[in-house]
Amino acid sequence: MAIQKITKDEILLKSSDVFRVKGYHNTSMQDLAEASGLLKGSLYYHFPSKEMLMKDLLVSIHTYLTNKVFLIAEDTSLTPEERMEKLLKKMGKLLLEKEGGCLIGNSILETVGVVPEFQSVLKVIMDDWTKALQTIYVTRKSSEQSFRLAQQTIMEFEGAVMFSKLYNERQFLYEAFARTMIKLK
Amino acid sequence: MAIQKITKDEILLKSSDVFRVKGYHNTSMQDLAEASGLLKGSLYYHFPSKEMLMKDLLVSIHTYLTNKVFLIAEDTSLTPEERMEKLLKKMGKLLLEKEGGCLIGNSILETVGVVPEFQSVLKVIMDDWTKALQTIYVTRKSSEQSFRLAQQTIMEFEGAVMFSKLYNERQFLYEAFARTMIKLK
DNA sequence: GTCTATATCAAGATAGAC
DNA sequence: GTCTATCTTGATATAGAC
Repeated sequence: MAIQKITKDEILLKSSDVFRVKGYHNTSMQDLAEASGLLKGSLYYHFPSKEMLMKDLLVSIHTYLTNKVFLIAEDTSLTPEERMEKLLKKMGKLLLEKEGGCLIGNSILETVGVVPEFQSVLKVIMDDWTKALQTIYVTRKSSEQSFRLAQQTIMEFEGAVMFSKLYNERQFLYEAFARTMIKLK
Repeated sequence: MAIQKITKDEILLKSSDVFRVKGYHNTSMQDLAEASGLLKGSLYYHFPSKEMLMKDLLVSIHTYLTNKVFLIAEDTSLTPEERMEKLLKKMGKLLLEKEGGCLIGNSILETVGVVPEFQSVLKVIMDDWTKALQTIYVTRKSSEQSFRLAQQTIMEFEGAVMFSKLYNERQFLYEAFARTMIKLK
């Protein structure tokens, strides 16, 4: 029994950076192995295929967001503005402000309709993200309007991330954050 | 000299559908050849590489948008509302409402930072799209505000296309169109 | 659990016949 | 201009040693 060089979760963490920057189809098992400090063949001890590795990654992102980020929306010890700001900051650090943009947004455009395995996880992430924002907006607006606002907010974020990537200029995302705070008023 | 089975432009047209639905890296020359009714090797008579084929496609899209769509914004025989509506309808048909979403948006997320050849064309398309919308907004708002509004409008469109793709529901895009008409007021 | 080695296949691309 | 045939590479994935 050889020494445990790296855990499954660590491989997923390293892989997420590669997928985000290079894209799903353009990333090889070779790339992922290098990022993890393993050799190509060793990855197949942890994951049966590149597709399952990616799916595990998406599920683990969903789990993390659910347990560590989205529940900020329900923290009644904070004002709605404070909740919104705290949630946006975390989403920024975890997903939106990273090099290569948003792994979730990238994956939606690249894989929906092409790799059916991923679609349901991607949907659930977006559903729960929407619900979290709705929970904050609903302190000030109707349930229906909050739902729409939540969706529009995420759309703006993803569009802003696209612009940030194209023009290599993070300001687009920060301005979208600022507009979101205004929408809450 | 054999019969001309297909022209360069026809290959680009067929290829755009494949790239949009399957993505750039996930599309093979085989796929493009099939879509064009040719065999793989024959494509290399028309284009030196897959990368150059894609670049030609992006340039031809930019040329078409410049000559047939963006100049609607300057048609002073129409009211700003009429110009906006006409331009949005055309952009919808050409780019946004298609199966697989928006080829330009897809390509930005998939290739910027990975295939440097494409970035400048993608930028110019977004620049000119922004300018066109700005030209319409500026009839009602300041130059600076029109520029911001134009950028935000496109971000919203791209975000809406992402949602439309994920949830297989075009309504997201149509609602973004409606919000754009309201912004002009 | 990670390594080395390898099987298998599909990709991008080229050469030459027609 | 398109075809057939082929080269070369790099990809996913597996087998077995350590």
